Amino acid sequence: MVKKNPSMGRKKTASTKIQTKSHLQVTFSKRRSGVFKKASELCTLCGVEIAMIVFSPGNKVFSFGHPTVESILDRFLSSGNPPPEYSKRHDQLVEAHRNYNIHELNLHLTGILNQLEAEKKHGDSLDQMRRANQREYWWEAPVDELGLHELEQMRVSMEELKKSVAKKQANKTTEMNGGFLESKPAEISAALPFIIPNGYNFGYGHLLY
Amino acid sequence: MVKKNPSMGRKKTASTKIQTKSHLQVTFSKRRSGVFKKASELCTLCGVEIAMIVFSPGNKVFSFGHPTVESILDRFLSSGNPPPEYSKRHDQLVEAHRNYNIHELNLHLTGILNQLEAEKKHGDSLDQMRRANQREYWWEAPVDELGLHELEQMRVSMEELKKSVAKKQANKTTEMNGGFLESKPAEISAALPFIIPNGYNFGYGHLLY
DNA sequence: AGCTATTGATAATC
DNA sequence: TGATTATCAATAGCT
Repeated sequence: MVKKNPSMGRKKTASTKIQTKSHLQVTFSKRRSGVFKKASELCTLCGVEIAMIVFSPGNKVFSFGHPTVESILDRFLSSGNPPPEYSKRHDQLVEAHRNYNIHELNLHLTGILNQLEAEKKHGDSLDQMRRANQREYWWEAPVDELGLHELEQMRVSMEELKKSVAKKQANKTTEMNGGFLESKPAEISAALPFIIPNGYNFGYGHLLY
Repeated sequence: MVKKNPSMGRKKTASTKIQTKSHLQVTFSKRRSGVFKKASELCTLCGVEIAMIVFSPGNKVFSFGHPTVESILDRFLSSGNPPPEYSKRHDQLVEAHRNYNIHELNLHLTGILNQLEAEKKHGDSLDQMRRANQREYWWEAPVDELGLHELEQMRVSMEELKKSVAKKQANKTTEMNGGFLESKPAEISAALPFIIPNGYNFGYGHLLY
């Protein structure tokens, strides 16, 4: 750039109020737009919300707000509140105190959500077992996983089962032969009513709510 | 000024939001103080009143005001500059906004408590059934209520069961006699491992936080 | 308003 | 977080 006039250019910033009125108007106009530009840059660059209100020397109002002056003021007035000039620490303390209730609520909520998770897992596990029970009949369960007591009861139950089948057979006076283990399914079906075994197929889904 | 490092210094200003979080923090801090400084200069240089409110990326609030943020806001809100309805209903809006978060939190909490109740009931029902299932073994189920298909499967399973037990017995080469139905529980227990059925004893409490 | 010399602000770096 | 510095940006004083 060619030097055209050595007297041109910026001079050191004055630290006191400009007295010349016209000069003041010009400076205010320039600097005001400069500050607004800076604020705008800060908004877009950092993605923050800013509100700015300026009363001109002629008592006119200039405002800048992103996204909106009103939204910022609402947020400002409702969340922590007028942090005036004095102590920002004090204001932060006040803000923290104000938000304490919400914090406690959130803690409560977190705890309850944990409980909910636990209950859901509990329910899911039980559901899974229910499904497993529905899928395989009990007699398909691996024998290896039965304990002593279970096996003993199984033995007793089988004998009772045999008796029960024999009794049914006698009552119906069918052509079925005596031994259950040797009988044919079709013949058994004639003697025993077809009832889906309960104890594993509970309808419980509708018990809730 | 002595040139120490040509790589240092300012680069052209980006026009988009800074993505690097730490970088953003630094930039925000610097530029915020810069804007505040500009505003302050405008105040002293032109003798005007300015209020500025900034919400940081971390949602902290920074404010600047001369003579005071509150005075500027009062002046702004009461001078009819903002939408008239706004200043009239401002207090209500602020109050509503202040309570909105808590209200939503409470709604959320209520919903979650309902879910929790439901899950608890669900779990309780399943627990009850589990207890019922544990109390009575499947072989205590009434034979009369078994259907054809179930009975056929039962027959097959029993034969397999018999084989299984016999195999165990042979492997162990114990003194047990051959027939399962005639064997003693104590002898069976020697042949079959006692495995506590899992599926009910989950530890889920500590998985959550 | 436009221009330009200057000062001021600040991005990158340590 | 604070200091340093090379650059870039804002702007005072003119026109």
